[in-house]
Amino acid sequence: MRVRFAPSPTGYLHIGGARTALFNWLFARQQGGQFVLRIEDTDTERSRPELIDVIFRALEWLGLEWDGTPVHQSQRGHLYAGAIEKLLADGAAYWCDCTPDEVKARAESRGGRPGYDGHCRDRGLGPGEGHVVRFRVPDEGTVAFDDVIRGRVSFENANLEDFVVQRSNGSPMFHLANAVDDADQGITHVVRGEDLINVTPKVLLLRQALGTPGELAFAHLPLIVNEKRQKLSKRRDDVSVGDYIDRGYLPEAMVNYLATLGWGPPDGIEIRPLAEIVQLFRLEDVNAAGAFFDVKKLQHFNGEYIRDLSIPQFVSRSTRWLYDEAPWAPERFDVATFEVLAPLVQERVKLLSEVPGYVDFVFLPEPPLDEASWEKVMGKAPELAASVLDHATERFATCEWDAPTLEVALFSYADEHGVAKGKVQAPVRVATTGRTVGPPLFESLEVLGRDETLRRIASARARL
RNA sequence: GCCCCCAUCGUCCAGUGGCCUAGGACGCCGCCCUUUCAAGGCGGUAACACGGGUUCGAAUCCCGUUGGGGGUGCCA
Repeated sequence: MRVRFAPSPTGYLHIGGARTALFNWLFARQQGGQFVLRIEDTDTERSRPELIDVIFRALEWLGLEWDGTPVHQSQRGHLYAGAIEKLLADGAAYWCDCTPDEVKARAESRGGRPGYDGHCRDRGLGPGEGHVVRFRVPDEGTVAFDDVIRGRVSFENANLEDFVVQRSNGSPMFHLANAVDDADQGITHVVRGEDLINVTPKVLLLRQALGTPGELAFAHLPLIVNEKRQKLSKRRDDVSVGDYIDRGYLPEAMVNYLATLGWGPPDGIEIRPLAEIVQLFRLEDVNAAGAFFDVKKLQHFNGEYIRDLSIPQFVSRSTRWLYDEAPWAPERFDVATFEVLAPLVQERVKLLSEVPGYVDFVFLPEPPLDEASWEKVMGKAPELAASVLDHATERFATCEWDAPTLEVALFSYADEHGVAKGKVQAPVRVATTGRTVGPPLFESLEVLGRDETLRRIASARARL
């Protein structure tokens, strides 16, 4: 059994494509079959060759290894030309010189029914400037197929127009290339988005006319939709896989989440290793209804996967945000220091891109200035803040410099003055880290060091 | 307009004629834990679109209605 993922390099890999690739991959691995790639770049106008590699890298990031060498349709023109020649010779296709405008105008005068009217069917035209080749769709009969997910689906030939199989510039249309390649590559199952379900009868008709032996099974996956329940669009929706990589999503979280869109494991355990999903996955159990791409849930998955990392893994996965995209000067960063805080940061972030925000106060010469935090704590209760900072200054000056000791030292204030610990830690937190939220305070101070901590407290005290 | 597909909590998934006073997860709300924020624990909120059948019995089968989506290109 062999499946294929056939992206068109007209854009980066998006969430929908990633899901299609994943389900093909899962099905292939589950069945012990092959998962091959095919680049559908027959439209020379729109294809952007440089995007092919972007798509490959995204697939690699997701961990969806493919079998064999990817096939590029742009390099197989002779195969399609041969197929078109055969169709023409058999009378299954014919030349047409109607311009799109003429087709449209006639459709309108007929009463709004769009589509080609068969104008050139029997005109006996040959090749020529501006001539396309159209497939002659039988006037009667039906094309039907059994969809693994949807059951029997059928179309009346009468509702199909004579579609173009070869453009006027000589390049083949994707239906044609599809029919030829699926046969040539020995594809047994076509697993793709539901948005392509209506091209299936055309491909089937083509296979029939071409005399392609064997059966092709189809499975049309439910579309992934946005909050308005519309098909995800590159224009209006946030769907670039690359963007998710940049935001600090883990590929295992992305792949795991994607697997739950349109499918669910029988035991209900959603977050689990890909290897288990491969075992449990059943194409026939995939839902037929569209699924909403819920970033909140994706984030939850991501958080789970991040917390599941070992510290070395967490550190290495965060590399990019610790060096290249860090808000601090590279020379101020110190991995050993980061590693101390890492476990505390790890259980607080949902995205790796959030990591710098939890430790920047250590590597920046001054605590980041967050006005809202300052106002909330220092602005609202300046007397308490001053009193707490003075207390901290005094106790921190001489005590042992470790988290437990620092905690006792600072919270003695809480006992002495009958103030809640939360109120006591706040001014010190804002003074030293700049924000009201962050990793546990005393571990943070331990890393910051006595001198810097006292300096920052003094600086904040002076600002009150 | 025409063609095709779809229809269980706000969302994702389970449920394949009786185990359903419909289960899990995300989200949301509350409580606990707690130096902030998280994480974790406990609890709660919330759905079978509607109408007909079939059947002793329907979320599950059939038909219709409504609603939603996709397609309708010399894009894929």
